[in-house]
Amino acid sequence: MQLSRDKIAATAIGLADAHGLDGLSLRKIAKDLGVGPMRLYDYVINKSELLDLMVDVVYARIAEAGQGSGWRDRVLAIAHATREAALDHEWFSDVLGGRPHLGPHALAVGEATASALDASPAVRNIDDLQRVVGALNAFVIGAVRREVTERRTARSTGTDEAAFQARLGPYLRRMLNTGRYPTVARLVIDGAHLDARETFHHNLTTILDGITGRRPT
Amino acid sequence: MQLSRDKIAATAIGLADAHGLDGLSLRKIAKDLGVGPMRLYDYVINKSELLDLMVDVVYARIAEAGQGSGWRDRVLAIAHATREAALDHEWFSDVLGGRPHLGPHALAVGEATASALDASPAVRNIDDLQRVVGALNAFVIGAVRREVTERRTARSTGTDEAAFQARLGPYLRRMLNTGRYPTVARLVIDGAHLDARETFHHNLTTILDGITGRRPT
DNA sequence: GTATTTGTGGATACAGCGTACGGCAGCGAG
DNA sequence: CTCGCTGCCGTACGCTGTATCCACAAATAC
Repeated sequence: MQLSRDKIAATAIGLADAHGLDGLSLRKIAKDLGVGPMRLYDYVINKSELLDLMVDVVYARIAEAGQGSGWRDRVLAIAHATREAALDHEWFSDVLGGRPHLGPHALAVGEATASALDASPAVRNIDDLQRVVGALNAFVIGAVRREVTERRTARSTGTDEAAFQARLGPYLRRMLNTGRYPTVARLVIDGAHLDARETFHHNLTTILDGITGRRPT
Repeated sequence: MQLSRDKIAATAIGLADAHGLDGLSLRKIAKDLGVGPMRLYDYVINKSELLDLMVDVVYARIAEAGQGSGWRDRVLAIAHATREAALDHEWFSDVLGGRPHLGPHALAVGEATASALDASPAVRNIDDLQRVVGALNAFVIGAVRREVTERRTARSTGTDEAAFQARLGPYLRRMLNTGRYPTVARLVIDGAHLDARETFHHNLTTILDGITGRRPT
């Protein structure tokens, strides 16, 4: 089998999906491809560049989502596509916002977002645009990261209430029982498990409308 | 010198500040403390727990900031303190949002934020609170991460315009010259370098007012 | 005072990582 | 046929986190 950057990135993504970024090593990728570890360096400068490659593959998928009709729909579609991509590739959330995204597809997503927001009536000059893009991206990055982290801890402790109380309980319950964190306790105990997608959408539209000056209905 | 969890965490933070999370190893920490590497395991289960310790030390500093008069001022103070802590300890932004923050000081910060937001007139029930806390934290996490990442790349390429064009230029300029990313190009080339703190503050207040229902002035 | 137990700090060892580098095979030139 | 070069490949190095074992000191039992 002939190697290629795409093939290497694809198997790397598969391994990262299955075992996380920590479980990803050049040796395992090479073994999966049936070659010696050093062969990968014929196609990739170092592990960091391979990561950039993987990231841009995911961005390619996100870029496809930016085809809405109005600027607002396009922004929402990209944000949702980013969230869904991160849920499918949890390692993606680990690097989200943590390195410059300069691959061609990442730039395409950036262009789609920026040009869409530029069409918002509230954006009057480039300073406005810079701020609005920054605010929106910040929210998406943070929200996706939080959600993935929550999903991971939920998975590691067990989803159902009993297992949660049993595993994280001993420490967290003791902490909450000190009475020093009443509001957090209410959030943890009484807080209904809201639908994640709906919560994301709700906050996203609220923030988007806030930064683009739309009056709440 | 007698070891302790605090002392280990302190020197670990010092090393991480100087050389980043990647440059942090138990062996170097131990050498800095003048002990064998294995001694650390008498105070810490593994490296992950040490990281949690370091994170909570930073949260302790953030927690001190939550002493404003009104709920809105308290929220703003905590957000700014988080940003400043991350600028002083850039590795902090690498873990921000990437693991559950359950240390006592992290919980204290969470409690301060949640209880402050709970006092907002727009928050009527616990579902509102959950959403508002989530949205605000998401923005802060994402914004801080973005800013630290930008600072790092700026530092690695050199701050001044010429060095930037020379280092990142060859690739990025070629990309932008394709004409496929006109809006991004405008942002990169024409975009004035806004004051980072002011931009953060502007976006923060916009979002905070958006999610807490305050009408823009 | 001696013998035995206990605990503590240290060194060594192991499996795995990213990647630098030396050697070897094949091939074109003379 | 021989020489030199070019590209491929495995080995090896320095580093990581951490498990395990061992020597020695202190403390307890007789």
